[in-house]
Amino acid sequence: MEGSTVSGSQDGQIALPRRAPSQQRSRERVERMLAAASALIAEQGSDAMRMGEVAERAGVSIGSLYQFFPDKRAIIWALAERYTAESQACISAALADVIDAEGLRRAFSELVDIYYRLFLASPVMRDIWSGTQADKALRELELADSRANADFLTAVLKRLRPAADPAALETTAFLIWQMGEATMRLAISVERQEGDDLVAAYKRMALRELVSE
Amino acid sequence: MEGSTVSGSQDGQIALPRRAPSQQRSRERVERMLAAASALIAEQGSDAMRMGEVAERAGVSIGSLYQFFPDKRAIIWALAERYTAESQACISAALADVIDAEGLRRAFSELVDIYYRLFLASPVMRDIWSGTQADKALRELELADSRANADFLTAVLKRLRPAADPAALETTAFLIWQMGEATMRLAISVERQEGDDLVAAYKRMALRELVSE
DNA sequence: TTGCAAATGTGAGGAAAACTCATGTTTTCA
DNA sequence: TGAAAACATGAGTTTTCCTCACATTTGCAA
Repeated sequence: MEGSTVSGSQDGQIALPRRAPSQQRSRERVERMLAAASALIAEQGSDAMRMGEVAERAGVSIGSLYQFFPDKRAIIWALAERYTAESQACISAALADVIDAEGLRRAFSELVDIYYRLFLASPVMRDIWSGTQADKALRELELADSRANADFLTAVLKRLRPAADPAALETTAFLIWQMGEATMRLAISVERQEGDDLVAAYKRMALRELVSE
Repeated sequence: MEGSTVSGSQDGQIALPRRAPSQQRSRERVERMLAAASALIAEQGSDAMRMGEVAERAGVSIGSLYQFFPDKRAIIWALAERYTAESQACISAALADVIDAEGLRRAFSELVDIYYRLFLASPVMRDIWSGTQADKALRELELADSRANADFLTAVLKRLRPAADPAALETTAFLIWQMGEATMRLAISVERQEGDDLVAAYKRMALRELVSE
């Protein structure tokens, strides 16, 4: 997924693909563009991020920016894709070797904490996933990511409850995961104390659903 | 709340307030503007809604539009405000006379169904609440609305469980309500069947939290 | 090495849409 | 009835995204 700077779709239209950097030089420049975008998003949010500013800060021309990214959304999408790849690896690892209810309880609890800290600490991630709903490509990326993550959870549940209806387990896992993401978004947009309480309440609610039933 | 076309804030800045219509003529024109905006959002989504198109369809000039709405977001905000006012009345009524667990179960279940149908049926509402996260003023309106709605739920819970910690009940009610909204947004963005399943799963999960504990 | 094609780089300028403002018209009301 | 306040107008300004014609650099085969 490293070289895939071809962007996603927008408004249901597939954006024109752009050249992927093939030379060392251009690969480094693309990195600089992404770093610049990331910094600007952290400072002012992706909405206020200006393409001209990204180019200037990356030390490239506006034309070069558009050489590798078909539009503004594609830059944000590329950053989002990196985050999802990272977090999926982390989640997969955390849930892979869960074999009993107690293990699930511990792994899930830790996972929620890690995610929450990640959200609190990374303004870029916060910003990107806030805007998720408004952008079709991002929404789809997030949905795909969420499904993938939920699948790890589904696998655990199927292991723990072989008798249960698999489709129901899938629905449950997906819903719990989505609710987790919603809770995170909510938690970071309110006072810190209330956010903590909400995350704790979510954890309790989710665990009740996951380990008993 | 009828004459408050003064808009909310954006990006943390308070938008310049505009004149509220005081004459019959202008009140009718503002209605036409809102109706035109609503129709355009239903057709193409709020992102694709053009101010010029709103003005044209309302039969007014672009200048008149900006006479009463400081910016594009203010129009969307005004529509959102109407929806929240309507739905709050409905929710309040549904939960007002719940006196036992069984009553809560029935009222809540019905409420979720009504909300889901509303989301499915109203493209404008769908669109507006989808974009919620990206717009600060809308997010705040939604948060305030959600808190108000959760308060009705809190009141019921306090009645049913006088011994429980009030703060915990508030957190639970707020979280359940927010999760409900998140579930709705999710449900309408996937296949109909899966959406139904997700809403059903949410209902079950929420009720378990609400009536037992 | 040379030379050419592909890849990369550039920034002035086109395009689209939000929003302003100087000016004109209608309503209100003392 | 007349003046002030409210309302209406739309050409024009601004802002931002993005394109494109042309220049430069790199990879590589002869």
